[in-house]
Amino acid sequence: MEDVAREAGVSGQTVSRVVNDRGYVGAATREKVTAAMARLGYRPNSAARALRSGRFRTLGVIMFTLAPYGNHRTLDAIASRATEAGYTLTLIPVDASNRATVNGAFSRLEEHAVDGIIILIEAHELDGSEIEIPPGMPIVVIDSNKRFGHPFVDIDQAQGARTAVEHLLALGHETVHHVAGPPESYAAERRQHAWRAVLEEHGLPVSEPQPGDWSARSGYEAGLRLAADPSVTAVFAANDAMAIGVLRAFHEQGIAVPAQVSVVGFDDVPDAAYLWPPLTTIRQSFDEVGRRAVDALIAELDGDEPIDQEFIATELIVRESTAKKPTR
Amino acid sequence: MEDVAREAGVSGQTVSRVVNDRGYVGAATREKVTAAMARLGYRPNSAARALRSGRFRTLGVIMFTLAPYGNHRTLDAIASRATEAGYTLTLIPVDASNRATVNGAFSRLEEHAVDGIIILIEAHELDGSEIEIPPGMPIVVIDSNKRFGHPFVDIDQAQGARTAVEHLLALGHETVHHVAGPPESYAAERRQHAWRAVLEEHGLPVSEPQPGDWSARSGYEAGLRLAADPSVTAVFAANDAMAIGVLRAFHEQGIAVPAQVSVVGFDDVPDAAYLWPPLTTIRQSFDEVGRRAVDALIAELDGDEPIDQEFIATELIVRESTAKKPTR
DNA sequence: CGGGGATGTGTCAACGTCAACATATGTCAT
DNA sequence: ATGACATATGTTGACGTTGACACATCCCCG
Repeated sequence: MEDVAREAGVSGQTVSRVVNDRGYVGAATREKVTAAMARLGYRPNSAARALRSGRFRTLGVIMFTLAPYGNHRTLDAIASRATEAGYTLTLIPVDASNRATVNGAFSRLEEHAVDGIIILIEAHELDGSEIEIPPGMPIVVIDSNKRFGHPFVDIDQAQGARTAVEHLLALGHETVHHVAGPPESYAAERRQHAWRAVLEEHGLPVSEPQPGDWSARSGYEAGLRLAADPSVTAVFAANDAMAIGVLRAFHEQGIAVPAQVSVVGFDDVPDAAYLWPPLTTIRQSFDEVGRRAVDALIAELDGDEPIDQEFIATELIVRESTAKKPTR
Repeated sequence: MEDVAREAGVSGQTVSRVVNDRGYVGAATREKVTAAMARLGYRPNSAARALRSGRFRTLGVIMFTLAPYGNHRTLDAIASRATEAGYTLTLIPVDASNRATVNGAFSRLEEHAVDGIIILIEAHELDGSEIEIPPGMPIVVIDSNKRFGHPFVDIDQAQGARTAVEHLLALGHETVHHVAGPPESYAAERRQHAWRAVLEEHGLPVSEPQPGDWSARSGYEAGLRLAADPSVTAVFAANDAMAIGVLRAFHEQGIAVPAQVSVVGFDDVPDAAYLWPPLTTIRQSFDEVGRRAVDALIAELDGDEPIDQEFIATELIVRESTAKKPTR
């Protein structure tokens, strides 16, 4: 900066003013400084800036893994929005297998330069643990609930699951079987809860949900069990990967979808429309989730009225894996 | 730090020595300082550190989107490895539609605090553009070729594609049709090139490759065209998503896989094993790619002998979408 | 035509850390 | 006993930036 100042024949402070577009600077002076900056290839040093200002213009994201469709889609959206808002993103992966690591992640985040944190973790994982959140560190959680004590943004899981089940019911099915997500996920819990609630409201029998873990493998295994029960005509899987597994199990057992059994997923992964049969599913707006999470966090940073919680609506996408209840 | 020093009755420098485990510190003193740090909840300020040392212990990743399977898997691996090595990751998404943005991304990266950059972009996109890479900034590219002038790490695309095609040939197919990836991808280019080379080596007819763009939709459209040609008995799709589309097209047209046509993909996405039929594909070790890229970059940072290029081997996973050539 | 405000620019100090240097004590081989 | 060297701790200054403050002009209004 000093070099630029010398080159332009002004003081360092004036250079700073030009760079930050703050305060009064004469047009001619601004010109000179801009030219000098270009000539010297000057770039402000962010470390010094952060040191001086105490703000990093950086958001941290804590996550276990990018593998689930929702996670990387959400991260993508967070990244876009953060960039748009002039923030950089710092990624801190934590090892899901070890609870203690979560603390490590927070510590490191604090050590590193972030102004706020977005937590992209099945929040159950956090509940019990004695996480040391840096005091005063703004936080927004994705996939959480009130208990965690931080603002959160999430898909409206209940509404999505409800829509899926009601769609099947409207097709005349006498009940809907469920392939559930893992118990440590609030999303899974909420979807299961809504599924049960809809059936109960209609006075319909509620079968034991099939346990799953989001993976196609677990869906396949659940599908094999469901295939063995001839009374099954409608299945709501808590995500698309498990629905894919269910589809395979039915194919393998010679059960036609949707002729004999209807299947609904949740996510609307890009391939869902190109499965055989194309999968009816619940589309989630991960873009919206990511965007809102960033906005909420930045609002908190700026001292604006913080949001408390926010639910993003879902949309039923009807494809060819669902049909009127057949006589099986 | 001053507070800690006072609390422990030592100088700031001694605190620094304890924190960094550098130089001589008496056991008793170390004890006192550690205790004081814990009591006061002291964390070193990374901005000041970076300002002082000129290093940020941060790696930047430039990418367009996380959507393709390989990208988020690789990013996941990069993140793990970087964390392991004590580096933080900074994410800079760029808008693929606008070439100019790429420059913006680099600028911002330079402004921000990174010691080196991993480029996770279809490198063709970069080739022509007048990208201003900060002079002296260490770079590692994933998915590139020599032309780009930087070290790179990549899947051994040629070997993978070759294996896929040879597998089909070994099953007795008289030629193999190809659904190609988009022209701006080196990966796609190399897979196509290897496919062609194998056929030519065997003196077999080479059909026009079907254009695709990695999406299941493009695979579906290509599949529809292939389905119309009764001479087609073997298809090599340049990725799994397109293979999924091909599978759907064949199902829809009443062509049995693998009874009438064999299909091979590339990626081994998690769901590939649970498609119907389970997909024969080429497994890529994204973990390895991410790991090597980080290692290469850190080596460069440390002034070690830089790598030039590195290819990661792939593995053929035979499932049920391929079978001996039938009489169709 | 005097003074108050808007405009334009410079000086200085401080953010938290650590390398370099200075100092001090103790140990050991000669 | 003497110096050479290892061990242990403190002092100082600089990294690059910007907020606070000071000091000029200049213009407009009463």
